[in-house]
Amino acid sequence: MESDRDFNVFVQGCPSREIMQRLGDKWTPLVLLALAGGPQRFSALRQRIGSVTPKVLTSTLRTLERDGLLLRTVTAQVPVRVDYELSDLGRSLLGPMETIRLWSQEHVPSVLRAREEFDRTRDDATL
Amino acid sequence: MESDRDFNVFVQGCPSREIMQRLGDKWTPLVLLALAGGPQRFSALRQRIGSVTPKVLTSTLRTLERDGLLLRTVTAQVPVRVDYELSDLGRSLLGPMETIRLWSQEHVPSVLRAREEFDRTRDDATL
DNA sequence: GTAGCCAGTATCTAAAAGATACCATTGAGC
DNA sequence: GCTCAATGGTATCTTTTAGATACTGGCTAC
Repeated sequence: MESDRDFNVFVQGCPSREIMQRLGDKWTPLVLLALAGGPQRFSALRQRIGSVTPKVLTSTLRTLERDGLLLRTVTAQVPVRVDYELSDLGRSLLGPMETIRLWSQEHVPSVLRAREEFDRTRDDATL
Repeated sequence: MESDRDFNVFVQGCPSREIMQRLGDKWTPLVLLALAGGPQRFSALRQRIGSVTPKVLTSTLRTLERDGLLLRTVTAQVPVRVDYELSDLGRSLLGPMETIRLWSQEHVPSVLRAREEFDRTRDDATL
């Protein structure tokens, strides 16, 4: 049990803090979820995720690869083929990520309602 | 059940996508977790989270308030007292956030090992 | 030949985060 | 009565990150 006792996201400089902030990166959840169904090639990922630029997708993938969450396999063919797939470590995040995804999809109406309310009362306050 | 069928984080322009990306904001998980134990004042939050600048903390809190995840209460006293606390909606995220937090704390060694391995094989490739 | 696919990289600009200083109010200490 | 600190921030400036866009080279299908 090397866990709560050793690492704490509220301790500055603790690696777990940086790791959590990376999981909460703008594109990380989408990339992990996009790979849930199995290996994907770069351009397929790009298309599936949509609106992500190649530069940012590349750097997101590199970071996740470096952290051991996914594997990059290059097949020498014409043209070269590169596949990305989740590692065991990456797969262990699928559950939590799916939960976050479902929460986001289920609570859209609540959030939108809250925003309208907030903006409405703020407009009133513009006196 | 207004959920999977209506909203999808992989659809561009879908509000759920933006909401998920916001949950995966750099400071959002820490703020929500810091409020798990009950209301906190601005400066207490700032101290608990650490290394967050007041500007960024303010904007994070404002966004979460606007989205209905937390409540901001101003008490007119000297000096003015401002309390932040989770709303019901915000509390419904505590479970998932705690899961992500535990994952981050538990997998520090695996991630660090993966990084060393990656950097080592990359140094070798610098030929 | 030329148009396009593949997996990116290079360059430039815009947006976000971070560092730092500062504000008004007040009460406490000297 | 004057300095000091605490409150919850805002203003300004710099650095970092993300985004838009164009381009590469090797090939194949037209």
